[in-house]
Amino acid sequence: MSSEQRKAFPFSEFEPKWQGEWEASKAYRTPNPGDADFDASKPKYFVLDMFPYPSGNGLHVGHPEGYTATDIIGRFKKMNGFNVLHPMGWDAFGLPAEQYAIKTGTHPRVTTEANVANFTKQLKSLGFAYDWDREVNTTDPGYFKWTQWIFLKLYNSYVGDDGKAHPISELEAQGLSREEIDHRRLAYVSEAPVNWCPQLGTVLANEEVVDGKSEVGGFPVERRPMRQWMLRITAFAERLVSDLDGLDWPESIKMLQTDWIGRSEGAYVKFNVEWPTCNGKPSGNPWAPPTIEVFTTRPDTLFGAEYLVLAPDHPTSTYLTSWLTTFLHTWPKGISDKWKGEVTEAQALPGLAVQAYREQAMKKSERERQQEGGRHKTGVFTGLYARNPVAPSKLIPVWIADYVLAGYGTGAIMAVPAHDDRDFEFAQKFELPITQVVQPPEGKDWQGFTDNGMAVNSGFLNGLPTAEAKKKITAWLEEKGLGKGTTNFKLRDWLFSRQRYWGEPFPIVWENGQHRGLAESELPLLPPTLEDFKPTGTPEPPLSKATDWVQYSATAKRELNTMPQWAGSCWYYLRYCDARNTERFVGVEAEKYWMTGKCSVPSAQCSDSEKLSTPTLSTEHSAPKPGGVDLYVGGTEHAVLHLLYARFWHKVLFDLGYVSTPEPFQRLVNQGLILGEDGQKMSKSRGNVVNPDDVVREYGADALRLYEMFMGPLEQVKPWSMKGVEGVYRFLARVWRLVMEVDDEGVWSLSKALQDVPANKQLTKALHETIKKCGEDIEKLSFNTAISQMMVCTNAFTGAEVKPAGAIVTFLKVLSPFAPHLAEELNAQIRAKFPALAAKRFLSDETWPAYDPAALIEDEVEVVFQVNGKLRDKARVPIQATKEEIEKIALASARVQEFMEGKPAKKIIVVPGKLVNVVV
RNA sequence: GCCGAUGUGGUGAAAUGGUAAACACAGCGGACUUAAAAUCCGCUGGGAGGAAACUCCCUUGCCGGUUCGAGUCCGGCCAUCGGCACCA
Repeated sequence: MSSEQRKAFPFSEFEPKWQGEWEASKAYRTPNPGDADFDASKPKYFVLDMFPYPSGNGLHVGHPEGYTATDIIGRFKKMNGFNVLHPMGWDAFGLPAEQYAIKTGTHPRVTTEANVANFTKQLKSLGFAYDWDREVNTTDPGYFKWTQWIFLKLYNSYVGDDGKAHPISELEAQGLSREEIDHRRLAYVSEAPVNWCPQLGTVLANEEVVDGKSEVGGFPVERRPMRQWMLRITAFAERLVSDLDGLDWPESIKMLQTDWIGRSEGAYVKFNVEWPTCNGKPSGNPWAPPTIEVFTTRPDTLFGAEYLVLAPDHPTSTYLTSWLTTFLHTWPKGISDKWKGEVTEAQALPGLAVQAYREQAMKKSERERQQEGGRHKTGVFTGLYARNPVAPSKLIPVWIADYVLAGYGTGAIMAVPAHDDRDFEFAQKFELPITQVVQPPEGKDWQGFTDNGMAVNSGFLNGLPTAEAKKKITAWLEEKGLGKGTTNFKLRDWLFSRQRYWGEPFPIVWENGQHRGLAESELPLLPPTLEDFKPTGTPEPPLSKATDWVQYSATAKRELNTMPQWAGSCWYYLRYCDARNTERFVGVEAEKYWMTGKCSVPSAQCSDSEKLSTPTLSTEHSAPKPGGVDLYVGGTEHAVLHLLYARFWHKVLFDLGYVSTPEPFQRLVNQGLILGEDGQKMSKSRGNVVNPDDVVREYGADALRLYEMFMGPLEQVKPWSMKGVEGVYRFLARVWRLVMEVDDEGVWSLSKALQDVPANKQLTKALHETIKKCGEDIEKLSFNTAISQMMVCTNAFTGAEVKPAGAIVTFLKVLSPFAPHLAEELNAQIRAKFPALAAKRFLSDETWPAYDPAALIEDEVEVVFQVNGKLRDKARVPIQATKEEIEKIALASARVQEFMEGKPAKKIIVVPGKLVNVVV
C-alpha cells in the first residue's frame, strides 16, 4: 500500500500536531508534593512500565503493548481524579553498546545517546502521556551517583538477628574487628568459584548462565575461582518468599520466585567418621577424624541412612584425600572394584582413587554435568566409615559423588536409598543396602517412595506420621547435640561484579590489601575515558587500562570491576518520584507520597488551614498495601531476576529507613509476547519483524495503539496481523466520519448531520453502556472488550440520521485514553461550532463521564424458554414482570407445550430477565 | 521428571453456572461507480429435511461426574507453550 493513497482520515496531520501541543503545554506534567500546583487532596496512582534498554534496533511492536496499556490506565485514572505518576526512562548501561564500541571504536556514551534520542522520538510519536520531566537514564552521572550511593549503603550494612539490615556502625560500636565486620557486610568480597566467560571477558551471575552458556551471546562459561563482589541476598531469602503474600502478582510469577528461592525445612545432622583400625588399634595417626554435617529435609528417615556422600569440592573431601594418601594404604576387605572409581590405574589405593575421581569431577563443566550423559550417577568410596547417630552400632560407608552439590546445604548428604530417587538410583548401581523406613499408603511400593507416610524400622519413631517423626527426631538431635532443625534455600548470593567498561564503577578503593568505601562527597565516581574497550583477555577488567584513573592515591588503587546491568534497574522507580533531586536519591516527601499516598506537605494552592489538616488519603481506609507502585507492567522475562533484585534492594532501603514500604511493586501484570504474522517469535532471521514506525506511517499512532489492545487479552501470547490493524483503522475512520464529512475535493469539514440535539433513547443506552463497560474493563485491563464495546457504540451512532454532538463528545472522552489524538482532534473540531458542548482544553483534563443506570434499563427484556434445558422459545417480557407472570407466559407458549408433550411440569426454574426452564 | 499456563468457528477472540461464537479479520452476495478502490447494507460453526418461510440434530481438546441447566465447577486423560531441572 503506498503512502500516496488517500487516508481514511488525516491522522498524519493531527497526530504530530497534538503531540506538539501536549508537549508545549506540558499537559502531562505531574506536580510533586511541594510544587505550587500540587493537589494533596487527590489520591495518587503510580503506574510503571519496565523501562527499556535503548538498543540500536529501536522499538519493536512488543514495547508499545505494555506502554499503551499503562497509558490507558494512567489517562483513565487522571480523568478519575488521581494524581498520576507515569514516567519513562532508560536502562542504558549494558553489553551491546560496549561490544559495538569494541567493533567500531565509537564510545558507548555516543551510541547510547543516539539510541536514546531514537527511542524518545519513537515513543513520542505514539502519544504516550509520560511526564518527560522525570525521564531517568541509568548512565547519567546524576543517576548513577545514587546507584553508587545505594551500593555504599549495602557495603556499610549487615543483617542483624532480627533479620533486618542495620548500619555497620552498630557492629563497630560493639567492638567487632575489621575482619569480623567485613564478614557480615551485605556487599562483600568472595573468592568463590564463579562463571567465567572468556568470550565476553567477564564473570556472570548464575542466573545469566543458561545450559552452561552465557545468556547473552551463548558463549561457553567455565567455573574458576576469582575475587568478586557479592551481595548478601540470601539473608533476605525468607522475607523475599513470605512477603510475596501481600502482593497482587500473578500466582505463576509468585510461584516462579518461590521456586527460585527454593525454601526447604529440614535439619543438620552430624556423623562422625572413624579412622580404620589395624588389629583392633587405631591406625596410628595424629589427624583428628572429621565430623560430617549433612543437611536433610527428611530427618525422619535417619534410621534408613545407608551411606554418606560428600561433594567432590567439599573441604572435608580435600581433607580426607590428604589423609587417605598419607595413611591408608589398603582398601577394606572385600570391596568391589565398582566402588573404586572408573580410573582403573588409580584403583590400587583409596587415596589415588579418590584423587582421580575428584579431578575428573571438578573438570566437568556445569554444562557437561547437566547434559544427558552427565546425569548418570558416578562416585567413589573413600574406604572410610561413619557412625549413624541414631544407630551407633551401625557403620555406614562414606562416598564422594558429584550428584551432591557443594553449594547447597552443607555440601554433604545422608543417603536414604529407599526413599530418595537419586540415592535409590545410586544404591542400585553400587549395590548398597536399601532399608525401608517409611510405610507408604496402601497399594504403593515402599522402594523409591518419597512422599509422606509412617515411620517403620525406625526405633522410637515407629508408627509416627512423617511430619511428627520429623519433629520428634529433630528435637532428639537437638537435645543430644547431634544436629538441629534448620531452613535452607536454593538461592545463592548475588555475584555483583563484572569485568566490563560500560557499567557503574564501584565506589571502592583498595589500600594495603583492604577495601574501603569512598566518601559520599566523592560521588558520582565517573568511569575513566578509554579509547580501548577490549577485554584484556584475562580476568583483569578493562578499567585496568586507565592507569591514571586506577591510582586513587600514592598508596591506594580503585576497584576495577563494574556493576552488572541489573544495578540501575533495582531502584529506578524510586528515582521517578523525584528525578531531579541533587541532594538525595529521592526526596523524603516525594517518596512517601508516591509510594504510600500519604502526604504531610500541605497543598500549596489551598491555603486555608482547614483543608490542610484533612487531606484525603487514598490508602487511609483500605488495608495497607506493602507495595508502593500501584501497577507495574512488563514482560515475564524479568519474573525472577530483576523483580527479585529490586525487591532485595528495596527491603534494605526499607530497613535502613530510606523508603516507606516493605515492597516496591504492589500489582504486577505481564504482557504477553507478540509473535510475527507466521505465529513464530519475531526475529530478524525469520524476517517477520514488524516495525512500529511503519505501522504509524500507514495507519497512525492511534491505530497502532488500538490494535495492540484489540488483539486479545493483555497477558496472552498472540500473533500480529496487519489485517487486524486495518480493522481498527477502519473503526477509527468510522468515528471520524461521525463528526466529519468530505467534499468532492477531498476536504474535510464538520458533518452537517452533527447537531446540538439530545440523543434518542437507543443511542443514550448505547452510550451509557459504553461508559459503564469501558470504565469497568479498563480497571480489569480488559482493553480488547472495551474496544469492542466502543465499536458497538460507534456502529449505533453511524446508523443514526442525526448525530447528537453532546453525546459524541461524551463518547470521545471514553475513547480518548485509547486513541488520544483522534479524540482530541474531533473534540477541537466540534468545539469550533459547538463551544458549549466540547471540552475546553484537552480531553485528558476532563472528568471521566458518569453513566446513568436509568439509561441502561429497557422496558422489555427477552426471556428464553427452555424445556429440559433445551432452548425452545423466546419472548419479550416487561422488565418488571414477576416470576409468576413470566412462568405463565412460558407455559402458554405453543412451542413449550409442544415439547412438554402433554407431560406435567416436574419443576420450573425462573430466572427473572433471563430464562424459564421447564422440567418434565 | 517436577511446577505452572493454555486448548472455543477458516483467523484474532467474547461469554457473574443461564440464548456458545459478541466485536473484528477473512470469505460470499448486494448498493454506489463507466470501472476499481473506499464506503454502506446483508449472509457467513457443522449436519439433516424443505421449493421456501422454517424446523430438527450435533458442536467449546478427549472421557466421566455434579446440576433443572456446564465453555465455565469437580475427577481422570491428551496436546501445545513457558519455567525449573541431581537443591537432598
